[in-house]
Amino acid sequence: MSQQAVSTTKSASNQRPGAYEFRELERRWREFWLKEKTHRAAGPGEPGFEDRPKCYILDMFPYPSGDGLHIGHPKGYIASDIYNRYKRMQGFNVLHPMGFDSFGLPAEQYAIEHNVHPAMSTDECIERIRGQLQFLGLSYDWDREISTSKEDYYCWTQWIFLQLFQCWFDPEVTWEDGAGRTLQGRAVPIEQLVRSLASGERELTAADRQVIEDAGADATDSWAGLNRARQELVLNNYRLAYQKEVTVNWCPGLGTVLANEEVTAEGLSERGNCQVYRRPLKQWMLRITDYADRLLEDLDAERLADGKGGTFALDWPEQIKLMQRNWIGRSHGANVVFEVLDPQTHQLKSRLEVFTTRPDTLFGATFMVVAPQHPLVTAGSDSYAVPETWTDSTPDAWKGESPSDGIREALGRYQATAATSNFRTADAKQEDDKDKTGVFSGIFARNPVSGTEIPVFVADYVSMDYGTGSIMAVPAHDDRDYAFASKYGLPIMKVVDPPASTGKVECYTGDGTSINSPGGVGGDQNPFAITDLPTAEAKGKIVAALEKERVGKSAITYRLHDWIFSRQRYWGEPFPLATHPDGFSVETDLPVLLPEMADFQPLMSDDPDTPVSPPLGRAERSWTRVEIGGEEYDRELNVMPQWAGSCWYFLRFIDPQNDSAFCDTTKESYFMPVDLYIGGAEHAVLHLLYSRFWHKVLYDLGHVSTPEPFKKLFNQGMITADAFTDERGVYIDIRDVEFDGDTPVQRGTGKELNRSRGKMGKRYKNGLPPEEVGDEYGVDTLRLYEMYMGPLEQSAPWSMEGIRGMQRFLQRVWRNFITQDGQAKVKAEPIEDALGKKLQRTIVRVTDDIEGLRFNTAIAGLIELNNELVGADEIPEELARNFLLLLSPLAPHITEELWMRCGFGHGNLAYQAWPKHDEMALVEEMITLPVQVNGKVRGTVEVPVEIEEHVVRELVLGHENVKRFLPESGEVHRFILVPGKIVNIVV
RNA sequence: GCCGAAGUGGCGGAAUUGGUAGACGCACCGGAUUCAAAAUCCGGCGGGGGCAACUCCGUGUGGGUUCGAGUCCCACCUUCGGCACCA
Repeated sequence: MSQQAVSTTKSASNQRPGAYEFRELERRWREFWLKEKTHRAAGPGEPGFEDRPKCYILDMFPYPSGDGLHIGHPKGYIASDIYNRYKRMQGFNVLHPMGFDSFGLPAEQYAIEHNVHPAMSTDECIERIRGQLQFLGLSYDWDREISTSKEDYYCWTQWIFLQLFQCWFDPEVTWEDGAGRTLQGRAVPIEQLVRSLASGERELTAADRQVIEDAGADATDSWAGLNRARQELVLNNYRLAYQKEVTVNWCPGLGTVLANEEVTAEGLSERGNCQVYRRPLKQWMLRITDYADRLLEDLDAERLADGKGGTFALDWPEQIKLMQRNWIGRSHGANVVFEVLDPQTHQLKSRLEVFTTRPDTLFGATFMVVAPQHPLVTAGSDSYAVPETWTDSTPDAWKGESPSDGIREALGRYQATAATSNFRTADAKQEDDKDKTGVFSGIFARNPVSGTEIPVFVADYVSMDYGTGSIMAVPAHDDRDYAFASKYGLPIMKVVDPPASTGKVECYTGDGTSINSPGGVGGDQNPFAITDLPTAEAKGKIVAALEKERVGKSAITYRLHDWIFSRQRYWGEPFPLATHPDGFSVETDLPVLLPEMADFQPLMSDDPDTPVSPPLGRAERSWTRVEIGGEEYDRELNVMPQWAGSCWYFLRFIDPQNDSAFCDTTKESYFMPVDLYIGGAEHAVLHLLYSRFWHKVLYDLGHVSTPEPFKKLFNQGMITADAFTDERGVYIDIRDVEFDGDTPVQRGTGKELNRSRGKMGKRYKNGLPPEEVGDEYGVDTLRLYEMYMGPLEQSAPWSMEGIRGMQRFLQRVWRNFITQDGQAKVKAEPIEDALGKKLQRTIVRVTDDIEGLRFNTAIAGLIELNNELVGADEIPEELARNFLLLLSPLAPHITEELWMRCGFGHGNLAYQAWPKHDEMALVEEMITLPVQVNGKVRGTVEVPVEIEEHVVRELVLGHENVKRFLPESGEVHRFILVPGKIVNIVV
């Protein structure tokens, strides 16, 4: 009689056997799946392994921050769960694991804020989140659960780090990979390098000697003549994991340095929004730039080895590929050497190298600019070339803010200002071009192709981080140079003629034809002559000439920098390294356990000049000192960044218990690559780039079988939510918000509230825990609703109204299958023809939709079919079976229950249970064609698919829908039949 | 500024390679059932005109290609995402 109990009463009774008691039923199946380990996967060599086609479906694993999950989080997990269940039903051996990214900033910040030890808080958070995931009926193989902060996991993270430490990227190696591709450059053991240096087969390069000289020692000619410390200095310059003094992103608020990828454009930490400062520090680095080309090229490579003799290509959203391409930022151009002249004598004093992508505009270079940190203008550096006084002819505008200053003072002042504003604020960015500042350095350089003497400026629009930290300025063809030249009255010389179609522009930055450069019809003997050549040709010719004259060479520059890999925090993987009293680092035995420390807090402050002091420095001496080969070493006190563990976790899932290797090679080559990887787009240039890099190193060293880890990547959209604030700006819990028409008001007080749109989150008080929604509406309902809200990749706002529609759908499914007395309505009888066709169409539609992760339209198809069944006294068994199978990945609990109640057994959990539409008579013999008369659609006609044209003509012209639009005589001028598309009649 | 994606009812969104736009859901309206409500079931639901059969207009704006355009091409407007002095 009453359905009220179902939706509002918490303890559902057993009085009415026919009611859809979702709470009891969902709990029962949830427990059944866990107890029976229904979703266990077996790899090669494991009990129950069958050599069926595999499918590896992976979610980006969560970090355990203690607020638990809200209903926005599981969107991607539900999607992968549906895909997992679907693939299993199709007979695939599916690996679908879950774990926790428990080391790193997020977990540690949570612990600090709640004043607990991270080891404690992460365990508690993991418990809670695991419970939430299980509540949602997600079909993970929990036997494979991992956690990156557990010793048996991070000892292998350390092991992989040592692989990076003990190898280098040899750019000279040409090799063939598993797919028969010829690759240039490869990671090889550092030991090989040591051997060839020791045997004399390879000699120390100028760069090698430079390293030793930079350290203040004399370089000898041979490797054997160097002591251990100096040999290690040379090797450090090769290793993929190396130490270097670099300008880092120092974040005193978090007490640590951060990678470029972890700092926003505003100069705030991606995690916690703390101010970040630039500061030189000696850090561990990973040489990701060596892999820049391969990371770029493999995004679009057509043949990547799959480790099983086949190949694959990345199936990633174009958006993410693009972000990675931009982040790597490869640009082709040339390095050109300018002579720096003594301002008095005009004789050669030193050289200044610039990078340019437009060598064809060299003749238009009318001045140069170096970054404020450039050695040429850094007092005390070897190449310091700033004269003591301004020349008489120097305009005041070139002398900086106060023209009365001496030249060195003016420069120093400018450099000091530049140093404090490394990061531009959002406001400053608006102004961009207008706001160019700079100071003349007093230095002149000679343009190598024209011989002209040009002034060298210091300006902060040139950054030391990119290229050579200095540029040749071509104001006629570069917007920034143009703005600078306009401000300081520098000459502007056009050297590229735009194509005729281009309107008049003062500063043309595109391609065209070279002009005002030597050469052309008149011609002269300048070796750099390029006049009249189109841009591409001009570039080629002038670069060749530069190389011939030894004043430049073709060059490629990357935006990508090496990965700053150390953090001054506690909650991370300790480096398995120790430092010898002579300063070099060696590897230590594994594992290096994180020492238990009550006082784990990093030194956090607002002062950018705080001393850097990693918490591990406060560990007991027994930990910080280690004896190796009879000598005492200091342990490395930094820890790895939060990304280290997630760089390879997908490999550990394949073989999580292995204590003799990070992953068994047979199992690895069976399950890799990951077939479907679902997660948010926020990791585009962080985790997704870092893990590709590690994977390539492991591939080069022969530890994994595929050059790329993730075949198909899918970014699910967020679930957004409205947040409400009262007049004080305090967030009001959405459960206390009511609507007066469209106006949000506070429950109880009736006060009007402000509405804002955005992310769901604890601090906005607009997130609901999945348990709360699941308990009120049912987990199946919640799952269906989240998938129905729109395309998976799109963000969509949560609303409590829509979810009732999904609950109604499931209740209607239930009533279609079960009578009020609790009897199954299923009968062994043939399906009525029209319904049979509808079923077949639905099978095709739902299969295609799930395969393409279009769950919203799949659900729409099922609702449509289910609506056909409403009111029927009984349902044909074949229809019932297929309908439940189609619904079961999406709403697993209710379908399991109905499957049992209909007497079908545990069928929908079995392999090869998915309806096979390819074996059915899918091709409809009849096709519906729209018919146009005189350009207007007048109806549709059903005609057989394969039939002679004249028969169609007769059928169409004789059809009721068409006949009445034809003239009395029935005469037609033209009859056009587009097979399978449309009939067009002109009368 | 540069690069990319997208603009469809009151709302979320459907619409194979160009082929009857608005599937499905929400909200809303009418009816049945009920003492009443909830729930359920039946029906309606882009706009204008018509008693009706029907008809005209409709997928951000303006052009174009085509028998036929939400879909393809050109220009513009708007929104969102990414990058941002990258030489």
